[in-house]
Amino acid sequence: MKEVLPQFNSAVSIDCVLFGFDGGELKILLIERNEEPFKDWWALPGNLIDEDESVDQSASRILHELTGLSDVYMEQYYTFGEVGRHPQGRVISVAYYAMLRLGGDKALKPLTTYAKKAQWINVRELPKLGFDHQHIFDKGLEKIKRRIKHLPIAFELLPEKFTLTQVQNVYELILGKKLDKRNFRKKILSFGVLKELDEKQKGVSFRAATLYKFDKRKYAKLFGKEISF
Amino acid sequence: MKEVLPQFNSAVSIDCVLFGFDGGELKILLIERNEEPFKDWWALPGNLIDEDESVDQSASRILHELTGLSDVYMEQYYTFGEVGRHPQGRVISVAYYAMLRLGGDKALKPLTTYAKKAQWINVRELPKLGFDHQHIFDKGLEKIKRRIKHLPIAFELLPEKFTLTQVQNVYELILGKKLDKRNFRKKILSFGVLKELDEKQKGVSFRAATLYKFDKRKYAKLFGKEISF
DNA sequence: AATATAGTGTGTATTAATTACACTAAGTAA
DNA sequence: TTACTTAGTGTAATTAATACACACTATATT
Repeated sequence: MKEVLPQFNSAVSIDCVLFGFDGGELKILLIERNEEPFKDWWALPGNLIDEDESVDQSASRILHELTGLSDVYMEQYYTFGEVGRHPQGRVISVAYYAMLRLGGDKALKPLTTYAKKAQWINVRELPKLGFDHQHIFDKGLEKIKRRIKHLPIAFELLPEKFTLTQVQNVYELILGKKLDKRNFRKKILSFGVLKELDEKQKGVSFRAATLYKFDKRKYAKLFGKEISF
Repeated sequence: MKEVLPQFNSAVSIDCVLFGFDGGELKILLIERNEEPFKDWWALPGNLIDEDESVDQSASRILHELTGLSDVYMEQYYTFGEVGRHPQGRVISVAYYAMLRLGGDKALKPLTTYAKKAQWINVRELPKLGFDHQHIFDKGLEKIKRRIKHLPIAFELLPEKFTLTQVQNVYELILGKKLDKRNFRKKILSFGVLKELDEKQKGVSFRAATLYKFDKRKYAKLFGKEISF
């Protein structure tokens, strides 16, 4: 019986849908490519995996290279493996999404060498994307629409301290519809993972809202028992 | 600017969690390996993809080779990419599940050459599995627990004509808990995707139950509008 | 000081969905 | 005919989801 070593039969890459919220709009990070194929096109940030790292590690590394960020909640959601999806050869891509706070203290520092630039772009005004990246994005948005109803991923988009109105904005942007303020507040508070702070919003020219923060300890206690919208 | 073709950087395989229901037990198909590594161990059926097929096509092909079946509802659910998961090299595995009827007219004809045998095994009595296949199975079971609540995948496990008690058995086995008969029937019928037949169960030594079938036409109409438990 | 502005913050009634719960009916076998 | 086994059914109680409107408060403006 001969022993057959597994032969490499594909290139494997990671593509990331990085969601960001800047206080008003839901955005994703796109790069403008500087290489063929799809030179000068916009595309999702991504790269080939290294042979000595897991796909999760690879996703973290690539995110880090693209943004300078580490320790970000990041989740695999689908693997795209159509034969013709990369015009120059067989590339299977494992897609991840991440949720990032924008405009905070630490700015994002893309270290992309293969891109002319990286830019946060409103998800409602996406340009034409290279490869099958529109499809990858669509699937990603669909995923988080579901997941946001059960998991506390929305808070990843917000600054450490936030108002309930901000949380509602995030939900409305992701779900693509308006929600009733009273019902929303009732529900989001009923999950018991928000801690009301003894502190108010500042710098607004109207009544300042109470600030809250996401309480990881309480969430850990409820883990398993899922949040549900 | 040099143009870089994507280099192959991994072997990619498919692993399948094939669920089957024989009237009493929830089972999955396992093979007993006849090759190193994990010779003589049980493992999930799977194989390397071909370079000229999509991962979905690959999954269908592999399922066909293992069971002789085609046109089976099959869905990708996760990609496993730990570095050390295959002892002989870098193999990334895309996992799929499928739901099959067992014991029907057409028996399954595994055409596995790399396995000593293939066998349906009760999910509550799984042997020790090679590779990270226990983990792949666990994740798969978790997935279908969720999906069975929203999608009509459970009917794929049943014969064309079935009783409501059989449907309930399938749900109880997958969810791992007892359900109330009256509430279950109320709910499953309220989805409106079952058609009551003018026919009764046969060959039982007690009151025969009414047979139903899954109505694909009605389901198609409701498509998009999701079923929910 | 008065006023306009803009977002904050709250409660209740209605409806729908979920849960809990127990007996009778029908068929088969002895 | 009786005993046995599973099929089949309804209602009340609870909980969750929805719909809906106005008063409060901080600031900016005049």
